[in-house]
Amino acid sequence: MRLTTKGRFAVTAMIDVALHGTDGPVTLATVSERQRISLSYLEQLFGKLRRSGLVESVRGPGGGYLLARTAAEVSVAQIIVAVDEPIDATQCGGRENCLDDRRCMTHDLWAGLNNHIFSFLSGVSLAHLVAQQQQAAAAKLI
Amino acid sequence: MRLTTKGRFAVTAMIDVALHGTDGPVTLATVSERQRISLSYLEQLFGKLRRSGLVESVRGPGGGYLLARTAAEVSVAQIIVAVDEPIDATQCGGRENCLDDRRCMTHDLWAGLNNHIFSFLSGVSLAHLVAQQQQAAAAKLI
DNA sequence: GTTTAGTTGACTAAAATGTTCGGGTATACG
DNA sequence: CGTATACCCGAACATTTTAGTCAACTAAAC
Repeated sequence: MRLTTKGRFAVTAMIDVALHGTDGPVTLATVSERQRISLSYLEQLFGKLRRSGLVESVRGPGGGYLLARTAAEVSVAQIIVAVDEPIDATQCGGRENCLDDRRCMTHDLWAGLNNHIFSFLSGVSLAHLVAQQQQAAAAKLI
Repeated sequence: MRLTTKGRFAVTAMIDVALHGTDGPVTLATVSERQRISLSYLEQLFGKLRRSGLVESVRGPGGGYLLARTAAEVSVAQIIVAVDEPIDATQCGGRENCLDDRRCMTHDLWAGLNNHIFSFLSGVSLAHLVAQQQQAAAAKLI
């Protein structure tokens, strides 16, 4: 579970699709324009999102991307995992080649914190963020 | 609030200091050996941790680093913020040069999610991780 | 005054980030 | 049909970040 701009771009783009995909597929070109993310970068990200089963693609004119599930069923954690390949911060990479008798404090440690963060972000759905965004927009009008 | 190996190294090192700093300062050389992190990298990280007031340094023989506060008073969020300089995933950087009438959905969005993650990691203290680590170590002995 | 250990800055190799380019392939529509 | 649309794919690229190295310096203990 890494948390970088890459994952943020992916989440931002997914929210854009959630917001604008209510009546037909959303093209990456429009997402690119609205969110100021380069088209090719979006293509890379959505390739991963599609292979992870988070979005579905429609080819040809009028095509684009759609959420494969409802916004309530897509979590931030799923999006981030889909685009940010995992790294291990544990020198030993699961194997037990750490010296001394203390083997891989790091490993257990991050497994724990990872679980915390992961389950937290699993509880935050796209629908939640969309609602939050709409509330913020509404608040601005007052 | 970024979450990379850099921050993890910092947290790992801080836990090492918390565990071994009970009777006097801990040298970076020993942390480097135990955690397999290069000494110079640790020097860079602890420079930031010190300037952020999370650790105190003792120079000269017998010197090293000590927690500036108790382990219960140091949160994971503080450590990560100290070493991982913040980035903004918002093209506009707070200014309002986003075109169209929708200004910076990204900004509001990430401010919200950032707050969530930040307050979550603020609630996880070094002491908490140390306890978790010791529990895991104890479980292995059974 | 020598050793220990923090402090600092410059420099570097490797990886990740984000973009550009250049081509494909499926499909709607006239 | 043919053409435009838009997904699909991979390679090349500049830039930034990561992680580590090196060298010189300062404070303190003995």
